[in-house]
Amino acid sequence: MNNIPKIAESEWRIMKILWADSPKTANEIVESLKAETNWNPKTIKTLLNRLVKKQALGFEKEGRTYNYYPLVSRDEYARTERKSILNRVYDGSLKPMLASFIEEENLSLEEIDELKQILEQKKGK
Amino acid sequence: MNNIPKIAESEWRIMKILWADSPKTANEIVESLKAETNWNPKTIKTLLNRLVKKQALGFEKEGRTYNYYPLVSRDEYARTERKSILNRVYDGSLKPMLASFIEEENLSLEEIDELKQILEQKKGK
DNA sequence: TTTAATGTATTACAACTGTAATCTAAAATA
DNA sequence: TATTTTAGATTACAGTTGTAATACATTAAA
Repeated sequence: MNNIPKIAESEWRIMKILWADSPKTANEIVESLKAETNWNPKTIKTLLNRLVKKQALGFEKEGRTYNYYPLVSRDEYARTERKSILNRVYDGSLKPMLASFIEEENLSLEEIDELKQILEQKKGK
Repeated sequence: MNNIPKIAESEWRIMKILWADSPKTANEIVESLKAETNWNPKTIKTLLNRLVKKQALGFEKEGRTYNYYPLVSRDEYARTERKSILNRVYDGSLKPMLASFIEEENLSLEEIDELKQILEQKKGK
């Protein structure tokens, strides 16, 4: 039952909108995306259709407009993507990957402490 | 000069072989891949050609066989991929992503300590 | 030297992607 | 009611990817 459909780069933009807040109509999605992209509304309609076909989105009709909502959870996708980079790029070796992330990106002092906490807890179990 | 070509999923398999040890001939690569995949050698030749065309690989002729080697560094790619997942999936928020990685995957006690070290050093700078 | 094998190059072909334009039917408007 | 607008459905079209098969040229073998 774990036949989670692949979601392409541009489709992610749409999923993220709906994961943040759903259901939304196509036009609402178009509105939300105006800030981030300069896609033609037709393009967005196409992507919505594809996501429905892939069963990544569902919808309910309301008059002649549709209200779209995700059929797959963001967490599930995040997990898939994490696995993907870890195996593809780092051959499954977590520590080197985390080390690179930590070294290369920005973390506040608070975040650093929180992560240390999380590591510490991990140790417990 | 940062026009680093996109490398597809299956192409990664080849790049990894050559990042690990290069140069190699097509046949050596086919050999190396036998363990991991059941690709037809023709498929591997195709991928090599594509990677050359993309300028991800270079080669030197030796008789009528080619010796392939990477033109792009593994680190550079790793960085690109890290950026990609971070932005695509986590909207650029590093800490939540790291937290998920840490919670979901396996780390030895030593690795946990090493990561704590790295975090601690990060704090310094 | 004619023939077979082998390395690389070219071609194939469908699915997926990015990016729309056109078609169709229903709803809103004149 | 006739007409324009608009939502979604269908079609478009080139580039990428997965996965080879075929063609070509050179070397090795007969």
